[in-house]
Amino acid sequence: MYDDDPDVLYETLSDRQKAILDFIERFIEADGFPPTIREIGEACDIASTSVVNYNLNKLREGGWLERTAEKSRGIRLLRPRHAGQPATREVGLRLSNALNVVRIPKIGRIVASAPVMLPGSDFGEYYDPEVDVIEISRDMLRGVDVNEVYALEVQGESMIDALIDDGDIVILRKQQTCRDGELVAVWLPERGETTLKAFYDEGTRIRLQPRNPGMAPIYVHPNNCQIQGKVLGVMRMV
Amino acid sequence: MYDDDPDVLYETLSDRQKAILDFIERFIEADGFPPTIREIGEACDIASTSVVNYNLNKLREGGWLERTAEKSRGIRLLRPRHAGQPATREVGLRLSNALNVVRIPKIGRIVASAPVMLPGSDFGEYYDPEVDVIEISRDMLRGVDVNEVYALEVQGESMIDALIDDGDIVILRKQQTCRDGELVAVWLPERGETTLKAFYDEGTRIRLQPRNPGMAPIYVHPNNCQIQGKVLGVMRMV
DNA sequence: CTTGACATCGAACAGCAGTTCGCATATACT
DNA sequence: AGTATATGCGAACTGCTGTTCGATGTCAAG
Repeated sequence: MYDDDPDVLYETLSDRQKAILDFIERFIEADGFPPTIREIGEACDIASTSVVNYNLNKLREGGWLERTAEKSRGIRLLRPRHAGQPATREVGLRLSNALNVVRIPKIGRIVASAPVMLPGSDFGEYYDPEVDVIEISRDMLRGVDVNEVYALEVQGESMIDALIDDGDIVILRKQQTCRDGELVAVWLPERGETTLKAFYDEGTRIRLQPRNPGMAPIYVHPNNCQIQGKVLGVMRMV
Repeated sequence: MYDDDPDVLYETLSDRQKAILDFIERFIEADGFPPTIREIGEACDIASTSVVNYNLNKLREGGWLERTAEKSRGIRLLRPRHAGQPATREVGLRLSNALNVVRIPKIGRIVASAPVMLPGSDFGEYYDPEVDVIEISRDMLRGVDVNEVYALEVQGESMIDALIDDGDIVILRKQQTCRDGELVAVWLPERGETTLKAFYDEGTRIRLQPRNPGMAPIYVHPNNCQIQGKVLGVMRMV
């Protein structure tokens, strides 16, 4: 009776229901909270809120989502729409593969002073013109949580031997620890700057090693060295 | 100089603000969407919605969360309350415009045993399922026609001084000519292979220069050297 | 004591949001 | 044709939600 292949199940939905499901997923990923009935209606060209409500209940009956009655934005997505994904019902994992492309914020330049403090972004669908956003394929992250990823533009040639040049975009994952030799962005409170270096814990001090034979390492006290993220990748357009 | 330790920063918050932050996190985890101002107030024993609003704005100024103005449940948490995290403010991921993403085929490995065959003039709508597809932002191409772009995975370290390592993905534009010194993929009929080198026209011969001091250039007759594409960029995930 | 910054409270307002209901349309089946 | 089912529309209702404003209390600095 029931085919358990998510792809097949997904195809049994009406175009409208697919559009609703897709929109909800994109909306949650973009805004961090679920849309209202009317927001869904506008996005999917549905004139009446009752029709959105009707289709949401259909999707609920089909197990695609949950609703909290009489609460605004009370929608939770329950399972992926395409095959090859875990049919988990856990909260928090439901955003994967909304699109195969993720946007990560480029929050400043490294080795330039502190990363730029960004103004509040209450603009809804509009991008803050001062903030670069770079798009990469989700596959490139190889499972790393998108929300932990950000990007920096490299300034200087201190990591030239690690094949990271001035102007390159480095993609980082937020983390507070690392192993010796890994490339990390570190915040140095004493200097008021963030820098990209190879990290070595020498017990009483931290050695931050440039990957450039002409440059000397920086030594800092562990209390004055806060790891901000580890380098996941590099991008360069010549 | 201010202390940037988030644990310390967290301790500077008032008890009320800590309670609010904790409640929001628990609420989102439990219900899948953020709470309203009044829900926060009830949970944290705050009599007036304006007080909740006031403290939420304080938390926003401190970089703990983001708010979408005039939208119900428009709260996004930005960073955990404990353990060292970068004190940088994130940008919320915005509604994705899939049209800004282009798919380019990764058609093989360069400097590999098997010769690389380029697809026809248009890669078309279909992609061979065995061919990897790389998705990048259209912006990265800076105006170059998408249909002329493809990608190759680099094998070998012959371009190490050009900051291109084994395993990197190079993005190329199809073209048959180039200027001296540019990095190009060239098809060498005599050798039956495609290689990535710096191109120099020396009149009677073509010099294909590795960017690796330990490797000698390749000299070929102009008739046995067919330029396939010019390097536009490099991507690497470590 | 006065001042000002900070935090809180209560109340009100305008618009938002989920729900419900009557009615219309389309399709499949009898 | 007639009926049942599924889907869609518009309107209205009621409660919810973010915002704003004036007033009050606290406390440290001048």
